[in-house]
Amino acid sequence: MNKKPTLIVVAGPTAVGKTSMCIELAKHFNCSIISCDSRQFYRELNIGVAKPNDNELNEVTHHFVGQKSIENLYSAGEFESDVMAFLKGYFKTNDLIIMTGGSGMYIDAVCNGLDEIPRDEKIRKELNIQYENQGLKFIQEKLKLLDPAHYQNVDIQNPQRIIRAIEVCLTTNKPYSSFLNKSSKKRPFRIVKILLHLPKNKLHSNIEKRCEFMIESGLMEEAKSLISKKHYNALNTVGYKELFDHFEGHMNTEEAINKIMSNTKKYAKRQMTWFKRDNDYYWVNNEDLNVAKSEIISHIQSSVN
RNA sequence: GGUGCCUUAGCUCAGUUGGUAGAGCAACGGACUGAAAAUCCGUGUGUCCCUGGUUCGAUUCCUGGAGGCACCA
Repeated sequence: MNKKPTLIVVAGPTAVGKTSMCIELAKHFNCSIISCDSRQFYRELNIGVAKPNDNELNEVTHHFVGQKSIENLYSAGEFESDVMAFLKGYFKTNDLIIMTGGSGMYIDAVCNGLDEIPRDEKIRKELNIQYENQGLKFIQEKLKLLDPAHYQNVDIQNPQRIIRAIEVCLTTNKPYSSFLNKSSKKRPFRIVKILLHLPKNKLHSNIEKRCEFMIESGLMEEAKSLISKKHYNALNTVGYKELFDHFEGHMNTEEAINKIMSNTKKYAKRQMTWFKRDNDYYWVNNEDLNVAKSEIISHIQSSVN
């Protein structure tokens, strides 16, 4: 155990084959897996978030899967500190671990760190109500007063960004922009980043097949059992929100399933947009699992030595 | 067989009192500092069904045809 500890990041869009690839890799390196998936954290969500099944969970130890409830708001910042605390212990006895998932912001939170900026759910809730009642213009003006510098830079049409910034200004009495310093935190371990990818038509056909499989596996029932909790943010999720609309009579079953497929494709697109701009990723085509696996293993070995 | 209506973007449809056209959805591209499977931004890709006529000019008006829908036989 005298090698420099290493975090292997295996990123990629939904349905690219991360779960089975990482189980192969974890067995090869005899290590465990951290899930970096903003929806697999929740114990109530299973089928619709393609959580690893019981067999897979038994084969390799997974961390950060199903450890939270949808009733509690979780965040990238909390994930960062949870993972850092976990790794501190883990690297005492191991020198390698795999982190996999499709949530780009959460991956970056672990790899680069976020600036320390507080959060206040209560104020955020109030701001959301103000936005509902008084509109975008109102919160834009509010931000302009509280943090003119950020007002210039922020995506001014995006209510979530505006509300978050105002939330910070009000809780700290300091402009949101004063917390941002843009520099990455130094991590006490090496990071090797791999991006699994597939040609678009292959990825899309995987997505379609997986949606069908989810329905066959009982996604309808799972969603039905959660409908009373649909207001929780964790259920503003592809695969659930469309079924809630369906249960409320806004579309038939077939329309809902088609909607899930097309929203999943859009999601995959957004994920790729995130990953593409990070030049640290080593791209691996996952059309053949064994070929991709040996390519990844040799890349890891050459990076670690 | 008769009458009426329709045919415009991948789909559903606007529109042009005659100067080659635009919405929604889809598609494509992008942003992203504690909601991130979220949220937001940008881009129109077109034999305006075909044919002939009128006109400087027709997707628009007129003739003839094709296809669709409705009603009457």
